[in-house]
Amino acid sequence: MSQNTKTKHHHGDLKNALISAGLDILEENGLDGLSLRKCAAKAGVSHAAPAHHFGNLDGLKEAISARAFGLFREAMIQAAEAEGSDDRARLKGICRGYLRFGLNHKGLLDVMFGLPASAFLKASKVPDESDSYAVLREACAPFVPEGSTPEIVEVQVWSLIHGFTQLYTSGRFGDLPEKDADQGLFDQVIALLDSLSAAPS
Amino acid sequence: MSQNTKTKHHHGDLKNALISAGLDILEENGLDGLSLRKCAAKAGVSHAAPAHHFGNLDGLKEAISARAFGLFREAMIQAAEAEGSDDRARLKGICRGYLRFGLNHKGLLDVMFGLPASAFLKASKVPDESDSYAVLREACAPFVPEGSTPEIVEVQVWSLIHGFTQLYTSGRFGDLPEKDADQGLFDQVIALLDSLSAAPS
DNA sequence: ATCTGATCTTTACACTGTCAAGTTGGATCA
DNA sequence: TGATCCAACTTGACAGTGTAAAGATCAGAT
Repeated sequence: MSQNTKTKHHHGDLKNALISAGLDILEENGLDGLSLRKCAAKAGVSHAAPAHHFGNLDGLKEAISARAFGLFREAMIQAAEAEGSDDRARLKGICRGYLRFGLNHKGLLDVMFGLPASAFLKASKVPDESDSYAVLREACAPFVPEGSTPEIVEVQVWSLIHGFTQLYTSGRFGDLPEKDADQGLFDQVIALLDSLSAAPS
Repeated sequence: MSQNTKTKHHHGDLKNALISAGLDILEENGLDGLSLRKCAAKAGVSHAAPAHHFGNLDGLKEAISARAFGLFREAMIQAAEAEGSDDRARLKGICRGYLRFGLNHKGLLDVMFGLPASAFLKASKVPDESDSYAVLREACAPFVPEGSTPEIVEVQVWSLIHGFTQLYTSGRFGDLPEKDADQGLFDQVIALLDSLSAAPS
């Protein structure tokens, strides 16, 4: 029994185990299903164990979100690369990845965008790991008008795709007529970005 | 004592009193501060009284939201009318009212857009009272391309302003440089709607 | 071999939503 | 008028939650 499966203390990697448990719960039961005690139970520790690593529930959510932002970032990059090398197609690919992540991982998106501002910034900007905003910034770069700050285009694109994703994944568009469904509606809505003018390279 | 202030039963208009209490709590302490028991206490009744009128917490949230959607609708209409009669200015006015409502009443917006899909539809579509979507639809009507369904433009506009409002009111844009602040950033972002082409009247 | 401190458990408490059963009092009906 | 009914509300209870305090355990350093 060099490695008893039920040693009472010193789990070994409880911090990551709790984060993984939280991700599982979010995927299965959404944000409402997440609790410190359920994460602890899933990881096989006492209900108060998470507090030692994360302080409180907000701390756990921030840690979970840091991992989730990594997945989010990868989903956007992957969707963009599937679009080839055209700048506009790439930007739309980012948006498609954004929406797809929301559809497939609504619980994760909810916890990420439910964070307080400071926790959001920390969780979303782990360099070379979870920095999701950098993905957006790079995709928007070819569309920054001369003499303008890049933030404007970035906020335009972010607002459009974030709003669409939130509304769509929450069922706010009701039961759409089939002709508009899914990719169709997305393509038609995201076409608003066709008005962005490509900056001179 | 024709009207004792502390009659034990038969409050009179408890339903509306609880909704008002809920609105107050949301304005003061946000969505996290809202609870059945606090609403009951604020209305001066026992903790289980709200269940009789609303069934459960979701029911109370739906009822609160129905009232909030009325305020939301009025805020958008008022902001639009301040813009005069130009179609595009009116549409942007709607959006400005949307944002302003989010800034001034974040708790309300949170409870409204936190509702499950079916409750959202019921709360947001009380005819001649809380039908907020009708306001958007009418403002978008002049920009529906010939041969297209109105839903596309509506979803474009809704997504853009909803995303911007959510991100802005949650502090997702960080501490913005002053030059982009407030109305400035809003105007620059909403300028994306300048690409919508006015339909032939 | 002892000490120390990080890790985890146990216990406790306030707060939450929700259910079940009891109480009240206005309205209806004989 | 007096009995009855029932909606409105209270009381009590229970499970679940976050979180704080204090105790137990174990790995590693001294």
